[in-house]
Amino acid sequence: MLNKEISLSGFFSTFALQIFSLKMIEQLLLDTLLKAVQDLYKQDIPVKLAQVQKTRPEFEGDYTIVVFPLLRSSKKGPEQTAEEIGSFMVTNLKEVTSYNIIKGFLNLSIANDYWENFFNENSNKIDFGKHSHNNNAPIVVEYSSPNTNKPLHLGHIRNNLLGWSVAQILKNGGQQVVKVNLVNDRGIHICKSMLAWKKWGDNITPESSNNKGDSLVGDYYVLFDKKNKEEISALIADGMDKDEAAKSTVLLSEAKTMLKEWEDGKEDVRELWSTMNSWVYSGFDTTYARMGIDFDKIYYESETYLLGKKLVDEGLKLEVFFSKEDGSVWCDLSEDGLDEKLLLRADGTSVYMTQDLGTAQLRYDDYHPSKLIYVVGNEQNYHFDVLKLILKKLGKNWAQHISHLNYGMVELPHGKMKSREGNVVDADDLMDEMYETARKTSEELGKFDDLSEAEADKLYNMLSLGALKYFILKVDPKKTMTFNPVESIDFNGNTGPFIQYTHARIRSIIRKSKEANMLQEVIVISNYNFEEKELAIIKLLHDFPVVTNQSATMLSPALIANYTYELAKEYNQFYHEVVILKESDINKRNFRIALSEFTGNTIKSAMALLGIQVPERM
RNA sequence: GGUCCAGUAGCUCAGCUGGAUAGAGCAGUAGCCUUCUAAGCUGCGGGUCACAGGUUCGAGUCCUGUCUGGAUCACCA
Repeated sequence: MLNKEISLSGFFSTFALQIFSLKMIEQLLLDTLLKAVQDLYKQDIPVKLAQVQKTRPEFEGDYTIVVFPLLRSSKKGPEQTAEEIGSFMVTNLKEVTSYNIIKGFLNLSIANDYWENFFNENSNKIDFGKHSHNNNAPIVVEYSSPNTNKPLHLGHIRNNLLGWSVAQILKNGGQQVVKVNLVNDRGIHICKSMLAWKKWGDNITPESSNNKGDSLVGDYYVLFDKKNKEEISALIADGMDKDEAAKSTVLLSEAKTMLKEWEDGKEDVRELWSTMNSWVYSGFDTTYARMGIDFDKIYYESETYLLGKKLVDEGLKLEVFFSKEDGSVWCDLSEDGLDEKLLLRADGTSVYMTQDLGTAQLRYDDYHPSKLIYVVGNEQNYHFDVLKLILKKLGKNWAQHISHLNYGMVELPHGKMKSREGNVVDADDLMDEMYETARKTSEELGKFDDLSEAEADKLYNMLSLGALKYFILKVDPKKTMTFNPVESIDFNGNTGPFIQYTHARIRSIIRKSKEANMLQEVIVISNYNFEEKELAIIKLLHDFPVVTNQSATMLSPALIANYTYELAKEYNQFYHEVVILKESDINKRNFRIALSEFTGNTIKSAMALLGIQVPERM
């Protein structure tokens, strides 16, 4: 039962699929197919057996019906069944013009004027691909959730980009969304960096060291670990057992004392804490702003852990929790196949779970959300299973609305990153490097000699972030991904800059067409003789609303990323195969300009869902 | 050891609820800039979809087992 994906299908089915004024062709084909089976074979078949899919490009046709599952109903061979259904479809659906049969596959061709109508009705819609508002209670999406003892790294980048993009995709799906950050600003790990700074920091500050606040504090966290390890080694050298030594260092006990003092509100500890945290926040703000990540609400654990403790008291009264002799508080989950879980330490200080209980409660009280999505790495699957279980035991029915969007780790070629050991890819460093690559690449191509410094800077930022974000988001969130810092991120092929380039290319066409006063009014086509590539683009554009809908259901920006790549690639082929501005037939020329603009706008909307901006030129 | 996740081309990844001859990019290689941006386009080479069984008209996709890798089972968060 545990660690199962939480099904969102029930909830998200309320997302309407009625996007166009004309009914989606897939649905139409499906309905007619069911009717065909009913008329021809007097049977109602389960929808599952009615398979309508896109025709593979090597065959003629637009949509394919797989007839094998229907043979049981028809009691005839595949060829004959396909023949009968094909004939029924052509007679009963004006959108279907012809069919062909290959083995058990019935390929249907869709009428030109269906595609023409689609184009005519949507090419000028600014909100093409956007779904209408629903009235569901808001969805709270939590992401980022940094600790204030170290700067953001590559793992946070995936988290931030995913969370932000998912929120955007849900909004685009018509949902009200609240973006939330939970800052882990207290706890033993924070005390470690505080202690190290106090001991060896010599009153250094971000200003005095000219170091970014989060980076400075992170250095002391690493220093603590280093000194602590030295102490452990010394203890082992004195003959102490390894595990025993790890628990017995003076440094660790000092950190523990500091945590207790913090919870007791000791003034100098609190003061040092807020000073160092404020350094970190200003560092985070810079990084978030650069990444283009923002939040509607920020929670601090220092403000929610007390509520967590209150819930622990509640649980004790309800007797779903129990105390041990040393005073620590636990929840027994053995009935659910899990162990006992600690909720309060013997000294009364709270742990991760305590805080998360409090935060969940607070968030529920604040928003009464229809869904609480936690964007957290899959290494914490167990934690979230336990969190839900405990909330349920406390009688919180809303716990069922919690879902954990568990994404995979970002691994380096040599394995996992560990902050304490310093082999992390720092978020700021990575963005700096990407920026440098963008600048160098652009300068080599020598296209922007006329741009001002500020304009060039803006462009390099856009391109480097586009490359980084696309690189991360194109991968299925659930999958562990590998990042090789040495090879760095590409700017050619299936990349952000490739798509950005395509957009810039389109904008160039549009600019030129405007300068020449070519296209004055809205284009309406009819009885148009499509080029193959023109139709291919229209069909892809036709898919966009389906893709945005699906990515909202599956909480997967990767679907949008891959779709956008396909669209850009298709456009580039079109661009090379046909002339646009120099086309002598005015109708064709105008249509191609309009199709270009439609494509450009869709690329822009799609990339916006990934948090990637697209340039007018590059 | 228990539980969970993954294994597709040299590398990084697609492959939706099982459907036709498994797709892209990078890297390799051969071409295309006196027509709209070459960060582009067109070829070629590259695969026992970890392995073995099973279910099915049909399996990369579902089931079982094995192998390999990762995560987790903390008085860390």
